[in-house]
Amino acid sequence: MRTFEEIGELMSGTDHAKTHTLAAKLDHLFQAVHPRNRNEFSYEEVAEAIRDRGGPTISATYIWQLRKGIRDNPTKKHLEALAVFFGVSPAYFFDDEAAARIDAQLELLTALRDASVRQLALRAHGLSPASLATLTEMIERVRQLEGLPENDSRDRSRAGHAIDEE
Amino acid sequence: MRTFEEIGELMSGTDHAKTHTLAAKLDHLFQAVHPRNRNEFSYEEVAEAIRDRGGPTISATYIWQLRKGIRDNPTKKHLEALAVFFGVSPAYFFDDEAAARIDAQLELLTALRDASVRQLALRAHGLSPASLATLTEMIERVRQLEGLPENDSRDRSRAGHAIDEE
DNA sequence: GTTTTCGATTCACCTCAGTTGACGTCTTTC
DNA sequence: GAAAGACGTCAACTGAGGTGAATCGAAAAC
Repeated sequence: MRTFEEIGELMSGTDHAKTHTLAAKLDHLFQAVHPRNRNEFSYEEVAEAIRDRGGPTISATYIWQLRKGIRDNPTKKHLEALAVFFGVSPAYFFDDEAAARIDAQLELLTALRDASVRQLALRAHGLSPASLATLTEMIERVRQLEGLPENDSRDRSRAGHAIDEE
Repeated sequence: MRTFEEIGELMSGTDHAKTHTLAAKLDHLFQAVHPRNRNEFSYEEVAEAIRDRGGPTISATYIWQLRKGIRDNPTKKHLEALAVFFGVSPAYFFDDEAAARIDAQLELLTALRDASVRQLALRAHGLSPASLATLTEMIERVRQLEGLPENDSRDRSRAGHAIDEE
């Protein structure tokens, strides 16, 4: 009964299996996409925002169920609405390759929410490639020291989504 | 109550409005995607093929309803299954930009189902750009004479879907 | 310490996505 | 030309998708 999803994964190259459930993806969006200085959106906020923008009605409870994996298999309209709200393509919920690409963008945006990281990025602009490489290397060492995960070298694409109101 | 779809269309650039319903897209897939020497797939065939490949159960009647526009708003699993069956990305049913791109590919594949067109394409290979341009121009004239629609210059991308069993 | 507020969770309920089965029509075959 | 088969269409029904109101918990406000 899983064969179809397997085909999808084969076609998109990746096959990390369990991480790519609807629930996991929605959860990721909640964590990655929210205004600066704020915690995640509440379910009620999301539901209300979708309704107010002229989207279909959707209950906070239902969004919670989707995130927890209690319900998977939402309808086209609800998928569309959630995708628009979080500023991603609906393909995010289907294609794992697209999801990975979009995740990379979201990661960058999340990082840039941190004021000091943003500052650092701005100051780094204009440095020679050699200097940048050295600095990157140094950062990697510090990350090791601080016990942070290693760079898994995802691709870096242009960001397309305004994450908040400055 | 249409605002959300409008947003989608704004984001994807196109706004041909009514042609881009789920029904229209499914209908287009039926017409564009089917084996050589054969008419369209029957609803029962599609339903059966999806079930046999390990997809979710889906009734022929329901596929018919979707195509006729009696039902829109199918669930994620059914959208996925239909997309896989017709060899397109699920994004086809959401994003109109993606739909247009995929349509161009399908158009090419449909054209190549015609044996003589395929023959013509093979013979054209290797000709100088100038000759090709002249020939294209000539074809365009003949199309006018035969009352066929003009070239609306869509983009031409790589084909990704095997349309039949040669 | 009590009250209030706000959000996550639970659960009973209802709507509509999706199925079933019957019917009409058009071929095909004997 | 009647019987059989294949397919599209239709309408009534079923159950999963989705909702609303009540409950629980934690943190803030009094």
